[in-house]
This record gives sequence, C-alpha cells and structure tokens, in this order.
Amino acid sequence: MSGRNRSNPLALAVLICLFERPMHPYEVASTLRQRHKQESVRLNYGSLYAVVASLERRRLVAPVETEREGRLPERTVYELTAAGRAEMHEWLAELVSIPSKEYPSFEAALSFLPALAPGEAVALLEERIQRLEIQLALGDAAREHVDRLGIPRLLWVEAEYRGALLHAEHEYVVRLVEEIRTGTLDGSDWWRAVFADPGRPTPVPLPGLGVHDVGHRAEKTD
Amino acid sequence: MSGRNRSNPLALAVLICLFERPMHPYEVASTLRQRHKQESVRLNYGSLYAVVASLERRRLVAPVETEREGRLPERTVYELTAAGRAEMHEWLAELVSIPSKEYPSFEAALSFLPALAPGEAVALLEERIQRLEIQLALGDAAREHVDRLGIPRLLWVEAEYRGALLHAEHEYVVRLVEEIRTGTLDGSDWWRAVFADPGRPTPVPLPGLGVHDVGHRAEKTD
DNA sequence: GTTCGGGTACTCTGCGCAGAGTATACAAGG
DNA sequence: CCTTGTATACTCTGCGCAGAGTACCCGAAC
Repeated sequence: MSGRNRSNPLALAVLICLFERPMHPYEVASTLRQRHKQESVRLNYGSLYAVVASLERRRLVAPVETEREGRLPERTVYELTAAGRAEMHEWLAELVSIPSKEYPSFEAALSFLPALAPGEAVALLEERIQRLEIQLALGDAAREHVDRLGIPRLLWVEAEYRGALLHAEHEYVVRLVEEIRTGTLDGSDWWRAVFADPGRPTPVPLPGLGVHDVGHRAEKTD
Repeated sequence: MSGRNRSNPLALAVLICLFERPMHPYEVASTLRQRHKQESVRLNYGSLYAVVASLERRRLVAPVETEREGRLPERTVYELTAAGRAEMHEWLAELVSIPSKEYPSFEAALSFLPALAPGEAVALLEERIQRLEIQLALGDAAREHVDRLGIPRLLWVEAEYRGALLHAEHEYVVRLVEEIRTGTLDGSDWWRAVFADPGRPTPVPLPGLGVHDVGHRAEKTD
C-alpha cells in the first residue's frame, strides 16, 4: 500500500496541499511555488498530473467537481480522502524520523577523483569552492531578506538545513584541497606518481578494497 | 551531445571502468561492487544494461567481442571510444567543479514540518537523531577497519564526505529540536497555538512567503 | 545424490517522470 | 490595432530506470 509509491515527494506535497482544502492540480502547483516549496521538492507539470493520477488510482485523493471558466481548459478539483490523510501523516512521519540513503552527485564525483590528474583535481575542487561560496552568500542574502519581511524561521527551516549542509561541504572541500596540496592525504603520493609516469599502462588501477563486510552488511545490488 | 544524458552517474562509472580496460557489463558491476562504489552510485542490473545500451547509441562505448563459456549466457565485452574518453573527462570535471541542485528528502520533510503537531515533530526528530548517531558510529567503525587494512584515504574520500554531511545534519537537527523545545524558534508559539486549538478550521495555513525574487531569480518551473 | 544456496550473465516489462507542446485569455506596448 | 508576453490549465510522448524474472553452473550440505 505504501512501499515504492513513496518515492516522489511531490506526491506528499500534493497530499499536504489538499489537506488544507480541495484544489485543482494547477492550483496546487501555484501554491507550492508561492511558498517556495519548489526549492525543496522537484516540481514540474508533467510530473504533477502523473502524480495526481497515481494518487487517484490509490484512492488517496478523489475528484470533487470539474469546473470550467470561459473556454479555458476544464479544471478538475480534487479532495483528500480519509486514506489520503492517513498516508500523508504516515509518510511525513517516516520522512522526518528515518534518514534515507541518498546519492548526492558530488559523492560520486569524489569516489572517481583518482581518475583525474591530481593537479587538475585540485583546480576543479577550487572552482567548486568558489561556486559554493557564491551559493552560501546567496543563501545568507535570502535569509536576511526573509528576516526583514518578518517571516518566522519555522517556515524557513528547510533553507537553514540546506545552508548547514552547504557549509559542511565547503569546509570539507577546503580541507581536502589543502590535504592534496600538502600531500597530507594518504595515497596522494602514489596518485601523483601514477600520473607523473608518462605512458602509464593501467591508467587508473584503483585497487579493490577487498572489504566485503564493513558495518551494514551487503545490501544486495538488485 | 551531453545535456540531459548526464543524469545517471552510473553511466560515468561505466565509462571509468572501461577506461581501465574493456569489460562486459556484469564485470563492470562486479568491479564497482568490489570497490564499494555502490555506496556512492545507485547500481542495479536493470539500469546497468540500459545505460550501456544508451552509451553505445551515443558511440561512447563499442562492443569488441562476444564470448561464451559453456552454455552460460553470452557476454558482450565493450571498450571505450575516443569520444567516450572525452565525455568521461568532461563529465567528471563538471561533477567535481559545479555544485548541482539536489533534493534531499529530509529537506522536503523539513519544509512540511508545520503540518505535524509540534510535539510529534519533536519526537520524530529525536528518533532521527538516534538513527543518525547509529549511522555515524557505523561510519567510524568502517573507517577504522579500512585504516587497519592500510587502504589509503584517497580511496575513501567519498565516505569521509558522507560522514561530514551526516555530522552536519546531526548537529542541525539537535539544535532544531532544542529550539522547538525551548520556543526559541520564531513561529513555534504560533505553531503550538494552531495545534492546541481544538477544531482548528484551516488545519495548516502555512502562509505564503510573498517573496518572488530572493537572489537567484525565478528559475522556471517547467 | 539430490537439493539448496549462491554466483554468473543477462532480459523483460512497465510505471515514473521530464520536456515540450496546446489552447485560451488578458494586459501592456508600440 | 496588432503583436508580444505572461498567466491559466492541462495533454502528449517517449526515454529512464527499477524490480522481477530466466537460465545455467557449481560447491556444499543433508
């Protein structure tokens, strides 16, 4: 009843909007954008209508009326069902209380770092640092602006969280660059050597770790 | 030639494996798993073969031979093309140097936090804190284990990064809970009031921010 | 001696979701 | 007055990707 259907948070956003009052999908989108939820939840119309259709199939929402104004396309207004209210609550509780494994693309990038020459890696990481600093500054500016408008922090926590992660990433990358630079990072000597050798045969050996049970045992691939 | 094709990092992982030497898809998967890349890159066979097919269409990889052992299914070995080498390098450089907007599910959860009763929110966040502490401990254990095996940190940076983010999240959530508890979080009084009122009419008003241009102006929804 | 788990090597199927397109109304600008 | 842009309200299309299934082989266990 729930499992893999809880993949797209946009569906949760829809449930929460309809919890407030019945709306048609486009109105849901407008509401979410007005509240800047599109910063935290991927939103586009293609997905929105698909998601609403899926919620309807699962009987979590139901159409109440379909109105039409002039010759504009017909609007179908949906309301939340009892099951929908339950699902909303349960899902949100799960999202808050259980950290889920995610795959940030920079983590992937880092895991492939030795495939770049050390010098290039440093240059690119420094570029990233600059971009991160811009984002941090933008975040601060937004924060101040919102403060001036007197918007309570409660409605801004997601942005604070984003800022905290951004800050941590910045800190980490700065340290990492420093360690590659100074050679403090264990393995960077080998790294440099491999790329210094002209005509290296196996470009990037990346030796296997040979560890198959570190903590959380072997979540299966498939 | 690149754009939306750079969505799935698994494709990059494949390119990097084939950069080392020609392999068949299953071997790519085994290699990635052996090196614990499945912690950083979503890997499953269904996607793998699709991704390889897509790379082949884009002429970034090409089949070299197809062997067969006994009556086991035929294995198609792929190699990297010149275009593939270029794409690999360019893509990896982009991934390292340009931070990309991501949508961690906890950010979504936080943005909907006021839809929960304050007391419940606190309880759930505390549950999360415990789970985060477990993950941090597991990470440390893995770290120590890998240290003992003498694996250079260079090959472990992605896990360090994950740890740093995890740490930041933990710190943030602890602070947040504290602030909700003590009422230091601006808006929590209103929050409590709304949920204290029995028979509240508009369950969660979540007033719109009314800000439409904070920094980065209006990336379009569609 | 056969059954059972686990490894090899893919294939099949079908929903999810993004991007682009459609059609109408309205407001402002030249 | 005619165009250009923007907002409203969806629909269409098709790839991406995950999960499950297939088919074979092997070693160990009962």
